[in-house]
Amino acid sequence: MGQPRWLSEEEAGAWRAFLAMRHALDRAIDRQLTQASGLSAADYQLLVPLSEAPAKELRARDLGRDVDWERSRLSHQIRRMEQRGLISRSECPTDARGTMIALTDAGAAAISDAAPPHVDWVRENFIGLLTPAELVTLREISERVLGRLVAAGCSEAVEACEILAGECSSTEAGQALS
Amino acid sequence: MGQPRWLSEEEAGAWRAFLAMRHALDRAIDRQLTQASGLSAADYQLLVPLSEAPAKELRARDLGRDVDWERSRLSHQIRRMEQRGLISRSECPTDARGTMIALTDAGAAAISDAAPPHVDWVRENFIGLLTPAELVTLREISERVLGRLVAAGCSEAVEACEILAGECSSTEAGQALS
DNA sequence: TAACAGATGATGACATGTCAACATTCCTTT
DNA sequence: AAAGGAATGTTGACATGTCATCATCTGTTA
Repeated sequence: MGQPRWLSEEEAGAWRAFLAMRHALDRAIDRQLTQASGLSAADYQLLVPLSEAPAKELRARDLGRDVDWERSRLSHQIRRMEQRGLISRSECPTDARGTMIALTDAGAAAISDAAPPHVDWVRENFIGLLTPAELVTLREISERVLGRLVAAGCSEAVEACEILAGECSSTEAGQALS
Repeated sequence: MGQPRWLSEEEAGAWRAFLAMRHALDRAIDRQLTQASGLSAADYQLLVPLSEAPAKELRARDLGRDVDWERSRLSHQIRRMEQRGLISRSECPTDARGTMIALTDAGAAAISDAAPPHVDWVRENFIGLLTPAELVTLREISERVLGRLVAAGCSEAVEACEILAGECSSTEAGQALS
């Protein structure tokens, strides 16, 4: 052990503050969404790429890549959202293994209603509190850590990196994926 | 609406990168803990303050304040950890409503084993990737956002702020609460 | 003291997330 | 064409987290 084993006071303080902020932010986002629109954060995350898709429809595989979720997690969430009428499932015409996930009218209405207040909330309680320089730093930190996790073998994060490298969404809902 | 409604490209990019990093980091931390020690992140979070407590024992109320958890979440987790022999419950001698949570020998051994590799992991995959200036910025950002969430009425975050204001833990496990 | 609000912890119902299977289908290689 | 491996989606078991509710107890107030 050539390097010091413990975290310095600055390191520990930053780590603790980050963890506490992350925890509080998660909960606050979920509450804002639920109370304002009846959608969970998980619902919102899936509805955004679906609402941006050409025919309001995506193959489950592609939807999963968009949001960087595991297959089983996606499958469970799809089943629950289908039961609530937000999305519908159909067979994939080009691959018998596939499943097409389509936004229902109710789902489209839900995401349209939910997105503006959510974006406003994110601006007011997070993005708007950071200076332009801090925004740059946050992005650099995030991408560096993400890159490290990929290098360390967390394969799921590969997709997230690819998504970050792509162009940003121009739709309202896509501006704050929660 | 005097201000622009949408997020700028810089804002959206930082927000997306942050969300993706948070997601990947959460999963990676949980896997590292589980694989290295058999403890979940939830287990670890509760075992740290217990291992630091004077008699390896805390009242459930105080434990909940330490980690900033809701009562029901804490109660469920305590029940699960008791079933696995990591902690034990007894009556509080000074308040008949209370429950004392004590670390068992198995629990003490588990946290002792889990903490060093966890701290190493956090240093290697997060803290160590940031410059001193970035660490300061991260802490400032986190505390500012946390303060905003408190002001907005997220009462749970009040405790987190008080914890951040207090002195940092000097124990090994406490250096990386996960 | 009696009443009552607040604090504390537990519980059941439910939503979410992970893991280990499994069945089906596709694709490459022989 | 046949075989074998990879991809895709689903499911069941289980762990985790939230909410509403309940029972009990404490402390305060009339």
